[in-house]
Parts: sequence; structure tokens; C-alpha cells
Amino acid sequence: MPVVTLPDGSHRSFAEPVSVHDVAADIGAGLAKAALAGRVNGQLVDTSYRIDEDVDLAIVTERDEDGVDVIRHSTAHLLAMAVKDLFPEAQVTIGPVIDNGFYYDFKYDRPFTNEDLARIEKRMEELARQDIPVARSVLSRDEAVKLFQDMGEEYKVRIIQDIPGNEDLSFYRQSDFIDLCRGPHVPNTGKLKAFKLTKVAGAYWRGDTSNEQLQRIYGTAWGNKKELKAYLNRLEEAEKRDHRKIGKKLDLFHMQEEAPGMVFWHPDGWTIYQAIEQYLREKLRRHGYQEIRTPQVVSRVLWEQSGHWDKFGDDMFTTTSEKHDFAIKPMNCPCHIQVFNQGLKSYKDLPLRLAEFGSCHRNEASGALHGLMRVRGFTQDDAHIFCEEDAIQDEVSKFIELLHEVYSDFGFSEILYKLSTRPEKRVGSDEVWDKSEAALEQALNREGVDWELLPGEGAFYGPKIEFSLKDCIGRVWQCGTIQVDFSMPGRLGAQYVADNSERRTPVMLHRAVLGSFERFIGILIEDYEGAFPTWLAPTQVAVLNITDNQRDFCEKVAKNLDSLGYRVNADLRNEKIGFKIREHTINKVPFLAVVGDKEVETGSVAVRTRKGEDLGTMTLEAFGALLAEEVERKGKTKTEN
RNA sequence: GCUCAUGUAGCUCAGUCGGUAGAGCACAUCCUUGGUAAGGAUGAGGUCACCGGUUCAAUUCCGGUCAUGAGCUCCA
Repeated sequence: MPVVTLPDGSHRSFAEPVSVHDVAADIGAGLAKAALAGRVNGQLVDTSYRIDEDVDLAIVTERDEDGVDVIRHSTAHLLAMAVKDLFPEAQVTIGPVIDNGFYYDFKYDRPFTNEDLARIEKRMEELARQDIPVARSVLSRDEAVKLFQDMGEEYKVRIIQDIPGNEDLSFYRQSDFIDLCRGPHVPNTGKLKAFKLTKVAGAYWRGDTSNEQLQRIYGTAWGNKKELKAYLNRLEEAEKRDHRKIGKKLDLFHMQEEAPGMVFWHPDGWTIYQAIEQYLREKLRRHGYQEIRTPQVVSRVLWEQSGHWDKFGDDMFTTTSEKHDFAIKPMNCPCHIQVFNQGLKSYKDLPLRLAEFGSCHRNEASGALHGLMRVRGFTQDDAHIFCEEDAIQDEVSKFIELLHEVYSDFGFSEILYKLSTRPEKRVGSDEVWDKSEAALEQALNREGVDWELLPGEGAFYGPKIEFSLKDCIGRVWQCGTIQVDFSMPGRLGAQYVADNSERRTPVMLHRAVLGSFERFIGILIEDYEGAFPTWLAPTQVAVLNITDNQRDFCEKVAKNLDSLGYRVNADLRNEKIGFKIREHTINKVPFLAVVGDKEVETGSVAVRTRKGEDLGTMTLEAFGALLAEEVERKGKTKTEN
């Protein structure tokens, strides 16, 4: 006599055991049709799941996030079924759900082509339309191994053999296709109506580069066609924002094959870069940092001491001089410790915060390079805080405060926090790890923010917090970090004199707010879609004359604004005003000041924004005040876009 | 680094089933002095990524290299 409690608190009792589908049908025919799965006492199950005792039940449909995930998972099976259908020699491996979709890895003797993809997708659509029932069954491990062995699916056999424990395994069958799977799945393939295969790529078996390469097919799937379309639109939107395209269009930077992974900054791009650097320099000064500058090329000896030569030797650029090996620095910390080590430090000198806009080079794998986002030569807004153990929490709190100020000035309001704790391979005693993990955790809690724990993801030398920001189309970028390090100061001989005149090794905190300038500017280009807020815009004002008559006055206006510290471009070309407006609007210049005879007479400018807004005619003073306000506001509200 | 794809004018892209190439925009010159997203005419511009092979002939076919793109791996 099961009694089912629904999410709204209502109860339904049944005379005998029922399936999730039965309950949905009892509520209404529409719901029965829409039901994709059920949630029984919090656990996701198939609609065929048999309820024989009192439970809480929610019917899962395409409107639930879980429902969409079930659809994605089932679509991955549909993909595998279609591939086996068209390419019987292909072997199936795994097919998980990922953000916005799914993929499935196959072993096949050649890569799938785009034509294959189209065929597979077509076959999937046919199979979906056939509305094939999806049935769950349970097999013992031995039966399962035999089943897949008989089918010649070696990878499945390996997967089963690697599943720990001895419990039975569940399988899902649709027509003659059967796959090992935890489930749940949609009750029939007809529920899969909004999907698209997106790309093919190589991937390694078990993600290990020493293993054989598999053929991975990616796809996206949604509850309905409308959501699918919206997703495809989002992809297009992201493509429009591609910083590589915009960077070229706005003439900000370029890269070329003679210096792979290195940026050639053009005047406008460098203007943005410098605006950010000068801003940050002032910010750091106010937060008690001292800026330093350390060498680029440093002897192998130091990298051996720090441990980098061993661990990352292949990823460093090296050079030799008079039989000595040098590395172009891949990071700044060992150099910062050298600065710390000059002169005997007292506990009274701590915390010592040393900052550097440190130019680093790392020989990243060629395939990893990606525009400004992943480069070989980059500059970090790096700093190292040398402090006593007890000061960690305080310093972390102060850093978070700084980071919040900076992110908000760039217009990022949503920040995600992740705490990574001790990995298996690590240095330092458990006691010290306990302490520093607790310090980071408390600092996060003190901020009152939600944060995610990533157990085992810390660096070998200490735990870390990572700060990610969400851009205006919802993409997440990890930028800031603060990492506790109780290894390197000791390795490189950093010491200070404590209040009892004992020599102690300071704790070092590695920290960065933006990460690398290159990458951060890439993120900004995409977030702003090239329309930089006035304080960063390479050209803040374009002064446009209508005819040659206003040439002198335009030059005067430009000179005036320039003397006030604004970046002005007087466009006095012999072109029609519409042409100039179009050009500067496309170049995302925030303000266009138009000058005709009327303006010359009254000593004013007609102001128009890049959004096409007409701000009317105003005096130079009024325009100056408007600019001052805009610059002061920085990126705080993004209505300017 | 691995897999696949791509590389033609400053940019975006056509094209050549093997006979050394074309558009739009940009650029230059001239005409036009025009009030809020493209005025007109003329012109210049390419060893078709690089190196090798096949061929009477290669930008085109084949091989290699480099770079770029997507994904994998990596990210101190």
C-alpha cells in the first residue's frame, strides 16, 4: 500500500506497487507523456522504477535540469546506437554528459569525418522517430563480461572489470543496442527531439596520453527545439566575441609564426594594457605592496634549488652563456625570495608584500596555445607575501578585499570561489596543512561567500583558493589565486628573526588578481565585445568636423581634452560626417564629438555615443565633466556596452 | 606533444578536375565641403605558408616542415 508524497506536499496512495510512470499517469495524461524520469527520495530513477513502499516522489520532465541531463545521457546512447548501426566495427567506450551536451568515445580504425557526422545525426533522428522503448536490466558481473566479450566490445569488458565491488550492474537496451549504464534513461527514444552533433576530435582512452587514441563525437541536446536553438545562438554570440577576431579588427595586437604564443601589442592594445597596469600599480601601493623588478634570465642553479628544473625542465626556455645553463624565468617566486633574502629581516618587517609585473615564459605544448588565453610569453600581476603562520588568515582576507575592489572596477559582479586542499603527493607536515587549510577556509567564511571545496586539488606545496569570474554571457574564467607555500622559502633559505630572536622560515603566499595580463585582456575583449569602458578605451573621444571650416576649432577641442588627460583623436579627413561616425562607431570609440558651424559659433560640441545615443550639444566644460564622470565610474555598470 | 582540419592581396573570402589568379572592404590619386552608420571615379597591390618530389608544366597532386583552428593531454 505505497503512499507517494509529491513535491507540493500532497499524498497519493495506491493499492499495490506502482511505477513512476503509473503515478505520473494518475496525476494526468500530459504529465505521463512528459515524464522522463523520477526522483524517489532524492534519487534519480527510471520511469519504470517500481515503488512498493512509502516515498517522496518528483516526476522529472524536460523542465528540470536533471531531466535535461537524462536526455543528454540518453542521446549519447542514441549516438552510440547510430554509430554501431552505420559502422559495426566501431567499438563503444564511454559516453558521459557534459555541460550543454554529451560526447561518446569510439574505437575506430579511422577518424570520423564531417560527412560521417551528418550521416550519424540523420540516423539518430530516424531512430528517435521510431520511438524505441529503452529497457533497463540487471546482470551479474560475470554475465556482463560474457555479454560484451561475445559482442566483441573489449573496452566495455575492461570498464566492467575495473568497476570495484561485486554488486550487479545495470544495462539499458534499445532494440538491439545495449550499453552498460548506471542510468536513468528516458523511457523511449521518442523523447529525444532536440539534439545536434557538434564536432569530432581525438581523445585518449582513460584520458592518458600514453594510451591509444579514440574518436570522440561531441553533441548537444536539450529538452526542446527552442532551447537547442537558443544554445546554438549562444555559441554564435560567443563566436562574435572571439578576442582574436576583435583584436584584429580593432588593431589591438597580433601574433605571427616567428614567435608562436607571444604577443605583438599594437598601440591601441598597449594603451589598454598600460591603463590596466597603471591602475593596478596604484591599487597595490594602496594595499601595502612594494613593487620590484627581477631578472628574466636566471641560472639553472636557482631553478634546481627551487625544484622547477626537475619538475618542469622541459617546459622552460633555456639558454647558455659561457658553459652555464640559464632558464628564462617561468615564474617570479624564486627571484622574489632572493630579494627577501637581501639583508636580515625581522618579524617587524612582516608581512612583506613584494609585487612584480613579472614577465614570464613557459614553453607550453604547441597544441595548447590559444590566442591571448594561452600563451608562451606573459606577464603576471604577481606578488608574494612573506608572513608568519598566524598572519595567513588575515593576509588572505586582505587579499580577497583587494580582489573584490579590482573585479568590481572591471564590472565583474559574480565571483566563484574554490578551495583546493592537500593532494596525495605533498610536502609539509599534516599539522601545517591543517592550519593553512583552516586559515583559507576561515578567510572565505569571514567574507560570507559561497565556496566550493576541491579536495586533493591543492599544489604540492600548499592549499590554494581560486577565484573565477563570470562574464556577461555566463562563461566562467579562473583569474585570481592565492596559494600558501611552506616549501619554497625554506628551500631557498628565506629566514627572519622572530620576537624571541630565533631564526624562522616565513610562510609565503603566492597571489595574483588578474592572472596574466594577456589572458585577462582577452577576457575583457570578449566580455565587452571590444567596447571598452571609457577609462580603458584606447581612443576615448573622436572629434569630427563636418567641413574644413571647423578644422581649427576641432584641433582646439582635441588639444583641450588632451591636456585634461583624455585620449583624443581629431578626425579631420575630407569625408562625410556619416562616414566618420560609422567608422568610429565600428571602432567602438565611446564618445564622438561632432563640430559644425553652429558648434563653432557657440563654442560647443554635439556629442554622440557609440551606441548611437545623441547626448545633444554641450559646452566643452560640460563635456569634460561628462568624461570625468565616465572615467571615474570605470567598468562598474556595463550599460555603456 | 597527440588526432583531425585549415593556410590564396592589409582584412574577409571566391577560384584553378595541373597551363603562375579574382571579389568586397581597406590603401593611393583625383573629383566632391557633404549635419549624425558607407558620395563618386581611377589606380596600385599576390613566388597562392615554407621546403622537397612527380610532371613538358605545380598555387592545384604527393611527402615533409612551420603556423593556425577544434578537441585531447598539460598548466609551477
